[in-house]
Amino acid sequence: MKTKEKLIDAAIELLLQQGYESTSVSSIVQKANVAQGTFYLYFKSKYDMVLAIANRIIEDLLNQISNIDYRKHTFESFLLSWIECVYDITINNSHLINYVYSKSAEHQRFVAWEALYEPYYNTFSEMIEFYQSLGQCTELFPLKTLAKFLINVVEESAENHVLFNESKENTEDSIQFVYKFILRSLKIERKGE
Amino acid sequence: MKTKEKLIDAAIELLLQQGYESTSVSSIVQKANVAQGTFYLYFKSKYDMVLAIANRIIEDLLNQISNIDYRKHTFESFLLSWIECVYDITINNSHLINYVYSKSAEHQRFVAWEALYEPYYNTFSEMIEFYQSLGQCTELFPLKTLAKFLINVVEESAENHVLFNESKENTEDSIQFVYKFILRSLKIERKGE
Amino acid sequence: MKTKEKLIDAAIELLLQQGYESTSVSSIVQKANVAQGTFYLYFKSKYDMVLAIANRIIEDLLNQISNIDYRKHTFESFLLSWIECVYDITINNSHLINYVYSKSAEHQRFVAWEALYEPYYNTFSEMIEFYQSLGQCTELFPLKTLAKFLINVVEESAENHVLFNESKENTEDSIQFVYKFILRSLKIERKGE
Amino acid sequence: MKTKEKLIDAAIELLLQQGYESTSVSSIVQKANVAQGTFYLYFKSKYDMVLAIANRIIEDLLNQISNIDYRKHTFESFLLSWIECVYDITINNSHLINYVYSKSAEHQRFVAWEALYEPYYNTFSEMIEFYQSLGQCTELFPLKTLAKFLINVVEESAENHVLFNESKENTEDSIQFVYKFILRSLKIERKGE
DNA sequence: CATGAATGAGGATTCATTCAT
DNA sequence: CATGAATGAATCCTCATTCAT
Repeated sequence: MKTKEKLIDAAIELLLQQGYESTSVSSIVQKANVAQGTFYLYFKSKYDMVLAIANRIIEDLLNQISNIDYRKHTFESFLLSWIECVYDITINNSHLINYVYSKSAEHQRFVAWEALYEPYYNTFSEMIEFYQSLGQCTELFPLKTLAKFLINVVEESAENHVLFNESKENTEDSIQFVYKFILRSLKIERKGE
Repeated sequence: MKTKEKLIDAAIELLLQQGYESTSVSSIVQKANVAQGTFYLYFKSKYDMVLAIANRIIEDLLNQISNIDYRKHTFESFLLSWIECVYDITINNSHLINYVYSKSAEHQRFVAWEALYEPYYNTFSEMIEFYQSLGQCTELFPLKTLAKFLINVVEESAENHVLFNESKENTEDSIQFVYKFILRSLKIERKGE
Repeated sequence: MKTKEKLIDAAIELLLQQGYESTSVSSIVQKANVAQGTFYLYFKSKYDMVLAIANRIIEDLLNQISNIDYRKHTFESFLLSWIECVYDITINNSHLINYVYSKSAEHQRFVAWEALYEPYYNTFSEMIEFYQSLGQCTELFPLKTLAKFLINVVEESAENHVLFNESKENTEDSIQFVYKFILRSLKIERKGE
Repeated sequence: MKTKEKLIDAAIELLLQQGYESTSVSSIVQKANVAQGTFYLYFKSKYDMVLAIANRIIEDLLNQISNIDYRKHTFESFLLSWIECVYDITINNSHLINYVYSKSAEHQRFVAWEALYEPYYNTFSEMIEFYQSLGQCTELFPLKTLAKFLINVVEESAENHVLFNESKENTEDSIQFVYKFILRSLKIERKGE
């Protein structure tokens, strides 16, 4: 479906630049070079489209995360890979996630949003659990809470890095910072360390 | 200035309920019981008002933070007090901060926003530094980055707690979680611990 | 022509439920399970279709009216049969007539509408004339005017009965009312009555 | 309120020409020479405006009807005066009533509509009752039903006269027709008539 | 005959802002 | 200081109609 792709691409670009409210349907169709009405051939509403995009992004995200073959990693290297992955996705497209997310101020929407994230939370929970069973990650925190928290922290960091960073600081530093911070909190202290 | 206060109070209430875009100037003046035009006697624009409000909130926030007499605390008890303070503020009014913040999607506005937060970052940095000099907090992380990160993490947690919490989990648990997580990362490990 | 029938059936159903303006071509084709463009294979325009439908309904109507073998009736029993017939048709489908009719607000369209009704007027005129010649119906009124008036009055009554009746009043009462009212006006008074 | 009047006048004129759906708010404000937004200063919505207009018309109508000093009339002369009055109003402005009316296809709206008419029904019922008590009008029909029916019949006749009449027939004829028709039905037959 | 994607003008409505009083 | 009527551009969305396949 060529047209739908054109619309989504245009929408993402504009959403990234201006956020949800400031991005008009009319600007989207203009950028996509299709007629106004065409938009509604593919999306029930403006918000519906954002949800569709969010969906796609989260799917991507989940795919990439799932690709990390965590069985081959130590917890430390897994953590770093994951953070890098989140930064990568965020930088490339999905600080859109944050726009959409923050826009969904009404409760209803939050619910829809959480539903979208649920599989991610679950997959990530399993991964952490795996390392806990290996004795590489502390079991001090409730699993699901921890998963949500970590996902949120890393996304926020990546987000802030993208938004505020005026190339004063490079991405690698930011990643290292979060990585170290989280790792210190989660690793099992061994005697004599 | 009685009128200005009435406007700000009305605006905060509405902003809290509905977010930025959904809060019209007309609804603000209606709630404040003044004429439409009066709004522009006190604020250059709608956004200008949001900035004014944000200012007030951050001042409040800074006041409360400053009230923590950190010299009398250990790092651990300071950290807990601070987190509790942030949760308190967030719960009471300032998930408004988040609305405003998330609304400020355009770059220009972020700059204004960061400027507002700067004093907070600085004060908080000093506090951390104090505990570093006492040997109670790791010096592993760049000070300012750490300060920003912590502020962000705790605000986000408080925010999410407010937004998603459907009374399944109580506030104290959420605070304890963040507290422990951060503490594990920042404390200096002593031999034999 | 199977497709055309499907379209007309779908259209009638929707027109009945929602009136003219609220019934979109798109909803018609959807209900008829044909493609959007197909509609225009059978009708020049949306209005053209309404005219076609109106035509069909009026034909039905005329058929039913014609079925009343007025030669076998007295004027009184004919009148009652006719009114019952109009109520029946109105209740079953043709308050559609009213939708279409009321929609045709522009003058041009009224003309088309009147043309459609013309045969009905004529047939009905003949029937009245028959009873006039039998001395059962007054000749006080101009024939055609009377025919139009009666048709209009009874249709309106049936229509109102359908629209406003909240089952407070039953159909039979409404029919009896109109019947008596008209009859009193049209019957020839005999001496000593 | 000059502006509101301008809007109402423009609206009535357009409504009369084109009906409800075809009359856009934009065409109204254009004709009234005010800005688009101004419309919503005076009316909550397009439909709200129609209701406001209808209200005004029905008030007018009721006023004029009430002005007929029925105590000074015989039933016959009252009936004629009333019919003339309805024709006058219809011709001058209120076949608008019919547009609005026919537009209100949804049940909710009918209810609102009936509420508007209620005082008219009541006043008219009282008038008829008066003549019944004088023995000038038959008591054969339920009072309220009769009132509604008569109002409807005369309005419809006036309406049709305005809409279809292409000056072939003059108004007086139409009035006389309805008058005679109704009178024959309602008058008390006296012996030897 | 049939499709259905594409069109684009037009719809109602909202809202930040201005300005004469 | 304060008013509030007026503005008009901008918003999302609908829909009858066309046309290449």
